[in-house]
Amino acid sequence: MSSIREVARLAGVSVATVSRTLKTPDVVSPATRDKVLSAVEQAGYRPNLMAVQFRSQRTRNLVVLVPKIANTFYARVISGIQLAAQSRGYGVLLCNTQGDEAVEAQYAHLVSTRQADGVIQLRAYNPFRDDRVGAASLPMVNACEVLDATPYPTIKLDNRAAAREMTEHLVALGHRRIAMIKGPRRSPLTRDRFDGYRDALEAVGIAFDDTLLCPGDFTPQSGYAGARALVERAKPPTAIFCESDEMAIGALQWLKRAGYRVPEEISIAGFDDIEFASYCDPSLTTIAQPAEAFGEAAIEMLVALIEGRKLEPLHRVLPHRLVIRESTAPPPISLT
Amino acid sequence: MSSIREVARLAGVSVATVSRTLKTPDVVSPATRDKVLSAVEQAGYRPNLMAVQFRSQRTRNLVVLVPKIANTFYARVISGIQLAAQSRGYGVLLCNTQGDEAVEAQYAHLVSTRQADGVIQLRAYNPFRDDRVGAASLPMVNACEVLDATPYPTIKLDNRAAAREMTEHLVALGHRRIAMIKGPRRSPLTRDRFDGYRDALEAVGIAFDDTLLCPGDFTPQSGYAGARALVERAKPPTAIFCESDEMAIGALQWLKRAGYRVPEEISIAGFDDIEFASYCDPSLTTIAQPAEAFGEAAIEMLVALIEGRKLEPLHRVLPHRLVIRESTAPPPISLT
DNA sequence: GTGAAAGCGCTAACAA
DNA sequence: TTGTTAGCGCTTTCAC
Repeated sequence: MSSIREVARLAGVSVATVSRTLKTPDVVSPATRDKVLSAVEQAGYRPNLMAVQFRSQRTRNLVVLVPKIANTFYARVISGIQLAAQSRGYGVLLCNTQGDEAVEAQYAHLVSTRQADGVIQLRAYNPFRDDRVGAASLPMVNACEVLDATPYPTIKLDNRAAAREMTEHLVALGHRRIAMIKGPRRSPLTRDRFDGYRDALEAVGIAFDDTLLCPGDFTPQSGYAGARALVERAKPPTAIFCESDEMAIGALQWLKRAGYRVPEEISIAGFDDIEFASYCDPSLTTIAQPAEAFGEAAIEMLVALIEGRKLEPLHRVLPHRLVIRESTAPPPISLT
Repeated sequence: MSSIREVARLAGVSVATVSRTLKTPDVVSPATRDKVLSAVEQAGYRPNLMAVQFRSQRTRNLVVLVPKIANTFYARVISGIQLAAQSRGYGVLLCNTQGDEAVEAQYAHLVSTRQADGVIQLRAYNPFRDDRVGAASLPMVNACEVLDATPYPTIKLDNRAAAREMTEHLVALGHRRIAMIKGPRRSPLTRDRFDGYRDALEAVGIAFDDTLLCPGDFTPQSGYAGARALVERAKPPTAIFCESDEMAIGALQWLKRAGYRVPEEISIAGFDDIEFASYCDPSLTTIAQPAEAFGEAAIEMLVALIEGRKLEPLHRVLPHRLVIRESTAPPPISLT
């Protein structure tokens, strides 16, 4: 591992000239440039970026805090992030946090310890909460699931409007007993989607029935258990709106195991439009989110923050789209 | 962002004492230690790890090259990696490469530029191939999909034996026309699994029929297209063995769309045992791999390499397990 | 256009 | 036990 000094010796120039040749080639004479470049080649020189970053106090690395890296929705967001970061000359450090706040704080420290220039947080939690440095003094952007009141820039979906649309779709099909399998209690996503569901019911005068509510945690397992619980109610639903596709797929699985026909006997709706949503049977009616655009927007805003440019607007809302597939249909005639 | 100097000033000691208090607290007097620690607290001091790493020439960061982060199999490997790395005091930098060799080389450079201490490569490719530094001089471990002849340590499954077992399972059910949807042509995984499939057929004297072979790329889309192509053959198969669960799920989807009953009319088998394998309908017969153990073993070997300990053995093989679920059954009687 | 030299924040050898 | 000091590899003035 040869150093810049070795290259300088080989080329018969000073280390400053080597550095200049590499950083600002147009400022050295062509003859020197050639000498230096062939010395670089000969020595197999690779600059020690630890030293470069240390010296320039910039790493050009960005940290991304991902709750669940295996989730195909997040995978698409990440893909958007990587593309956008790369085109701006930044590297991406992916951190799989499983929503563990200690892990998030630890990785966020990559920024406070200057191993990275900024953070993209995909969950509604401030990983710098216990840090001594003042809020919002460290470059961070909060996307997808965002904090309610935060000094950090945010990018989100209008979850309330999206859930309202999905519920309206079910109502339009003729459903009156529409259940909801919710996400984690503390998630703003859950609250907003639930609010949208209620909005839609209220708008058409369907009385809210809390026996049609079921807790979940966005996993297929919780959808599986939730479907069973809902169907065993005294007055079971004719449609189940799950706050995530993974839960919807779990619910679908239980219903089919239990001998129910979907959507003839009961409709299922999801949220996210993950890849398997179109590969399950029946394919899933869901809400599509512009996942890659989340990533692109997050990077754009974070880089602006890091490079000291003004951010306008500070909070962005991205568009959603209702995707109607096979899992939703009118309720059985006997039940309308 | 206060520096060690600021803390030293506040505590009325030298910077060396501050450094000692933080690194080797037992070597400073309790009184000084208290003074320093409260100064650290007061200043909100966080050591500049860029400087620490630069100075000590060690980052305690490890790079993991992941072909597809959204794949739940890799997600489990990563989970094993993270746990094992954390317990040894190393951080993990996840890199989603999509199998792009340029991207892999770029991230591998985090090591040759000393931003990380070692690499775990989950694909059969040497990201240092074009590097000037000699092969195997940089700490790297190759796991899951491994290079054939390589100076780097490897950890893999006995893919050939696993595929043979799966094929034997299908043969035992009575199948004679067993198709295979293969993975990417260049992957050693594909070659080994195909060899195992042939081994099993040969062992029971079933003539090999290359019209029962179909190319794929591990995605659901290629499984979907592959199932259609195979069923439209002059002599269609009674069972399809897919080299990945994602392809099996795609195949399942096409068959159901086309009105085939699985497994009554045609059996489907996968490979990997991803999460959705037990959530699709019918649930998928597949080969389970000890994903977390791959991660654990990779870290153990990489850390040994970095810390200059001897590695024994250099190449490890982890155990697989045939998981029989609902998607495989005897062929229709008319066809036996 | 090029070189000499300072210094980024920290650790570790050596001295006191 | 603590302080002084050199120096990790590089970039960037400031002279020349």
